[in-house]
Amino acid sequence: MALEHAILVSLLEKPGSGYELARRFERSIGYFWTATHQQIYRVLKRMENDGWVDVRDVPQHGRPDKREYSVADLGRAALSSWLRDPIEPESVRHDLAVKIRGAAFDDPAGLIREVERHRQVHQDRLAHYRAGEVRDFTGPEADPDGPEGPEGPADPADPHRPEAPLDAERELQHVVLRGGIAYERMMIAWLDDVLATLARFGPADPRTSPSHP
Amino acid sequence: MALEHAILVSLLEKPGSGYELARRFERSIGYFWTATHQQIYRVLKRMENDGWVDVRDVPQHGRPDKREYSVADLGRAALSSWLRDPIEPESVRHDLAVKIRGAAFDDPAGLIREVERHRQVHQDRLAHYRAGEVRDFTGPEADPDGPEGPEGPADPADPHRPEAPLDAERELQHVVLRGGIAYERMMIAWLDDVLATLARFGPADPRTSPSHP
DNA sequence: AGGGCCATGTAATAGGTTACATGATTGC
DNA sequence: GCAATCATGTAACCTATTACATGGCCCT
Repeated sequence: MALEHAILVSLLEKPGSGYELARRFERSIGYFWTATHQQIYRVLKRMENDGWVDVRDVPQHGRPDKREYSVADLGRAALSSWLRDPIEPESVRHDLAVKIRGAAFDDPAGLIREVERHRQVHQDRLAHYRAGEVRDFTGPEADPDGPEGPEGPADPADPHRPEAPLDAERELQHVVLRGGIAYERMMIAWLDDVLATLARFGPADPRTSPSHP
Repeated sequence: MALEHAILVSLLEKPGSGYELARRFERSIGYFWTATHQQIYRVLKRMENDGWVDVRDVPQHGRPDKREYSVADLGRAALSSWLRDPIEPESVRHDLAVKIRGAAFDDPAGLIREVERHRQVHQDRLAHYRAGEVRDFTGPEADPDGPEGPEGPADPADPHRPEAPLDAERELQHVVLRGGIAYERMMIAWLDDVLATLARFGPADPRTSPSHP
């Protein structure tokens, strides 16, 4: 439903090819919206047919040509209209929670390894987010209109941009990133709670040491 | 992917009809896994064909008969096997985050209402979870907003009871519920952050004129 | 008389995943 | 020579959503 809108936002932040979009969906955007390259190419084609995006062939040396997409007026209008549409707060789908409740009927302690693995993934994501925050937003709390470093993530492609006292694009990217950080921290704390709970059942698994950084 | 497993867990917790399952997916299970009745009936039929569940016709007076499902041995084995399969920690799909980043190119302040609406939904869910916790899990866990640290809840059972029942089903339901509570608290705090950030931008973005088809 | 709940489904469509396919360049 | 990265796609399949459909009971 919203993949096309996620693509519009990404292309507004910076135009790019389907391949590049696919990469971004493994990085920044991908942390709150996933998509494979197959899906992206399919949707991009539809968006092109609908006049939401413009295409430009970019020849490259040593590499295949790429088709660089940018947002057209119709796409901007579509995004604008979607932003005005209220959406339902979605309930998350949480396989792991199903597993945890299911473990009551099988082997609770057998799930410890899996939960630890998940914990590690969230720990890694948190570290990655934090690194990105320090890199792009100069520390945990961004200081308003601080003189920026070499080059921020500001887009070079938006010609009609006034000198803004407050950079909305940057600030809003930051608040979304802070959401990711809060989410990962919550998950790590909760998974610790889960591990403590699981440890109270079944024959103790001698494999693991419960120490975590 | 895991709907059938969610159904198995729910049926193990208590046998029931497709309709009843659909209700549960609006309540307890539904908080971490959603499904409509259409989907449930379709999957139940497949599970019946595969011998994962047994069916029993239950005549009722004043109401239509219902087909009550319960988990068969094959279903139990399937669940057991799924529990042993590692799953990838899933990235959440977060429409609202897309909207927030998209708002930079339209009208940041125009999103405030929507974010407030979402905040209210999460507030309501939190209240609902907390009520359920107090009702079903004894312990009024005194500190609201307290850090949900690795030490977990004060064990309501006991320090000195040798034959403590340690009801896995109950404890694991509780830890999942605590996850829901932690999630909602995090969301509320983050949405406050989002609102504070959005409020720093004017009533309209000078780049776009929100006159619109 | 009408709305809401119980109870079960079918059909069409949209959205997403997996597997398959191609072909050039760079680096080991 | 082989693998990885860049770059774009097709086809088959599975999952999920939306709309449509039925019918009786209970309450106001």
